[in-house]
Amino acid sequence: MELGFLGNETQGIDGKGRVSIPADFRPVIVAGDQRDLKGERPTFVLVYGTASQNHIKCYTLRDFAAIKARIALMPDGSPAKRAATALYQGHAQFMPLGDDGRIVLPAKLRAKLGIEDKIFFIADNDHFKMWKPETFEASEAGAADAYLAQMGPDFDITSLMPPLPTP
Amino acid sequence: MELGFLGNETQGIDGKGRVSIPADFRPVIVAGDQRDLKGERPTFVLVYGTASQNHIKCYTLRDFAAIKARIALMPDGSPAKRAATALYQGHAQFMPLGDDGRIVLPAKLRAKLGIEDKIFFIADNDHFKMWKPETFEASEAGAADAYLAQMGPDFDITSLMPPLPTP
DNA sequence: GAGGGTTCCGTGAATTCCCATTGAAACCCA
DNA sequence: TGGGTTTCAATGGGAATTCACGGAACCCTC
Repeated sequence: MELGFLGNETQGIDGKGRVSIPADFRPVIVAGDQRDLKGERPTFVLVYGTASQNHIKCYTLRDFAAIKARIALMPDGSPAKRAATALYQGHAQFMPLGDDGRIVLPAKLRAKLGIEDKIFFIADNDHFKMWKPETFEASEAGAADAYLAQMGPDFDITSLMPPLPTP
Repeated sequence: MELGFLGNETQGIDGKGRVSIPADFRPVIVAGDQRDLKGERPTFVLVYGTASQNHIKCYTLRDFAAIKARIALMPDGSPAKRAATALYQGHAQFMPLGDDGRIVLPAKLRAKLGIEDKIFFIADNDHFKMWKPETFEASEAGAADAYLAQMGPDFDITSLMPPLPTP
């Protein structure tokens, strides 16, 4: 059973753009790189997207391959396929994970997110995201909280989760 | 036949944040981790949620996987799915159970619940919850009791339970 | 040889691991 | 039923490891 990404963490960034990947995420990244790593470092994929994207999505190699395969199934020439390709292939890059658990976040990407010395990691579905902490607070943290607040204190979100089909 | 979580318990927390998981809950946690544990410790999941959540929900790996599968069935992009994902993936973490039946509750989570040296465990449906004892007393303990008191001493709640469909 | 990027090594703090102690509950046997 | 024994749960302390982070050395390019 694969455990996947779970949780969130804020990490520091030094002057060279070095960031420690949250320790809990590292084994998932390593397990998701199924090449024989002969001296090579385990690698994952940063999807930073086009200008309007205000965060970076990070996929293991395995899950990124699945995304590519799904894009391939989209109707050729459709605007959606073009956009998906632009996002996930044209505006993405490989990222090796250093022995000490750090990556170097290129200056271009730091500038894109407006990051100075802190970066926020949060698990999401089959990947995790990197945010400028303030951006996350403003756009995401508030949204979930507002939704829950609106539903009242006794609301249980599991009541909205469909039951699993009985096998 | 699985026995599941049952009962409640108050435990102490020491200076390092270590807490003994109620002995009755441990076998359920172990049984719910269906990986081959080669030296790994049995693990479960803490769902601590966003700021407004005042307790922590604890799922076995198996039941957590079921939750994830149910979230996956929710309509993509809906506010409910976003909230569910934020709660159950973005604000959760894996927790290994030590050989001596203890976990380390991170300082962040102790602070979130306002816990100092005691923590209250109580079984609930497919999981169990951890509360600051005073918070539980104030917000939960009274509610069930008030309902039952209001229904009178001769009320039998099983009368409100639908019969099982005949298979 | 200047600059940027990369690799290597060092350090303090926090976390994890391991062993020990206490106390209560369960068990056993007369 | 009583008393003694064994087991298990809860908790504590210190050693060893990991983590986050910083700086120096190295290398490649221009």
